[in-house]
Amino acid sequence: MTVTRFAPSPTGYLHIGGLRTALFSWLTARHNGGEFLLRIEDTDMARNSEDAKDAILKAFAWVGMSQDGEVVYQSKRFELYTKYINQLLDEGKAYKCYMSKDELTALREEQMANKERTRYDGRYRDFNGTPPEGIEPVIRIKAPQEGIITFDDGVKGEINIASSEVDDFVIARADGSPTYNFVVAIDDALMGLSDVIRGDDHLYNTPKQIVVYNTLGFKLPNFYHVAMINNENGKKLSKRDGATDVMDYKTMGYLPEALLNFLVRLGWSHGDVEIFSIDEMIELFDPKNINKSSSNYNIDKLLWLNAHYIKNSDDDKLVSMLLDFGVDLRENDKASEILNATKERGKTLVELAEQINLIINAPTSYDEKASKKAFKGEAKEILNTFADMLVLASPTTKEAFHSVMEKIVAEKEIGFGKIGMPLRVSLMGSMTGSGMDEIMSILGVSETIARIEKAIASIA
RNA sequence: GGCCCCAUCGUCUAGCGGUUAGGAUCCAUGGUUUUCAUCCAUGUUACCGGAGUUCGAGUCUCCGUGGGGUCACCA
Repeated sequence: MTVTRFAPSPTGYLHIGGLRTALFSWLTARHNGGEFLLRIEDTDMARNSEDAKDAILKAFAWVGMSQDGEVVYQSKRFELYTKYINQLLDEGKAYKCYMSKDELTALREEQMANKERTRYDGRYRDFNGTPPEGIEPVIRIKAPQEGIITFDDGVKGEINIASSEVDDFVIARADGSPTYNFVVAIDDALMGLSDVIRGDDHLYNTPKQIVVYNTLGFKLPNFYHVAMINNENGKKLSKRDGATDVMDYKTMGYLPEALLNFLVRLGWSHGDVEIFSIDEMIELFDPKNINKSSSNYNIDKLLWLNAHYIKNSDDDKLVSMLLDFGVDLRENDKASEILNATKERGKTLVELAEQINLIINAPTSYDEKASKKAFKGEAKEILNTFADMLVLASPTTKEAFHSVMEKIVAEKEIGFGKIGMPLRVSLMGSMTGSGMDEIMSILGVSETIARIEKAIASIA
């Protein structure tokens, strides 16, 4: 069975890049009818944070990526890790190293000065003597000293790393707590992972983890190392490049399906297809098609996708999402008309909310440039006449409002703009926006006239 | 610095030895729209460089160059 996982360390919010690898893992599991597991890597007690863990879970909930089974916390599995540490110690596959931190630093500095790779020199590997006083030992695993560690990466192809590059790394700290590469290998093996999909910043951890797999006799999963997402200049993505916290996208008015669609296309594609529903992603995704090269983050396409998903969202869904942006259309019997008039004008929910507010709230001021242009000449008189005509005709539909506009144009022998411009500014406060007839039919005759009168009053 | 990975329009990408190098986004122009947006149409723009293999190379090999990653008692 296909089993994948996402294994964040709770040291901060969920990063956009992390979400993408999680998405790839999730899609792989769902595509194969397998399981997607979530594991919190909280072995470093000093850096863990409960808030960070909650933030990550919250982000997952927002995008709708569901995990199978309980969330696994490594901090609750120390007994298990200790068991394996003792086992390796007993079997002579791991050993205590009494090197002090100062000695280690000195060794590193010397290697650095000689322009060598910095690595532990194995001085306690076969130590039988009396341990030095006052040093709490760390436990190191015996890594192979010669040969090549090789594995077939599902994204990058065959990777070969000389064993000499992998030293006897620490598997348990002086305080007895296990370290990352050790517990990851154990958990991935015990949790039955078939496919490990992660960022390629972990590529160099893989040979270390393979050492653990091999010494413990575990079966290797398939590895997929996904290249990073960089900023537009190809540099590491940082907060300066825009939002990196997944939840920021929620507050900026992005729909989760747009974000996911955007992310799935970063490093993966399926022919010329750009728009993927969640179901289509699940159906078509294959980690073997993940690109080798890193991709650059650029918000343009996300914006385009978001606009697309807003345009194609159900009204009910938009109404409920809009609540977070200060617009409550739940009791509005014109909700559907309002949404129809505005859907295509907002690339984000923030913009959509602005557009809607322009309709449901009377303008408190008039755009200076627009009013100067629109409220000149006989505008005042035309607006007055138009208001009178509205009272007489008392239109209710968009079409009826439109014919009143046509009527005034015909009777007064004026261009459409003569009524259109002042009317638009009267109703919306600016020169742009939805169709006039559409807006008036939403507002109704009395509100329309109220806004017109208010505008007339403002004309000197 | 050692080791590892990567390299097609500005950006996301298709390509898998023979294509006018395709699509999307962005940008520009035109059309639709009383306006804006949407939508439609058109256009500009790319194989990092150099050798080699081959009848033929974006595609294979090597060498450069550039970028990224990694070298913890962090994860």
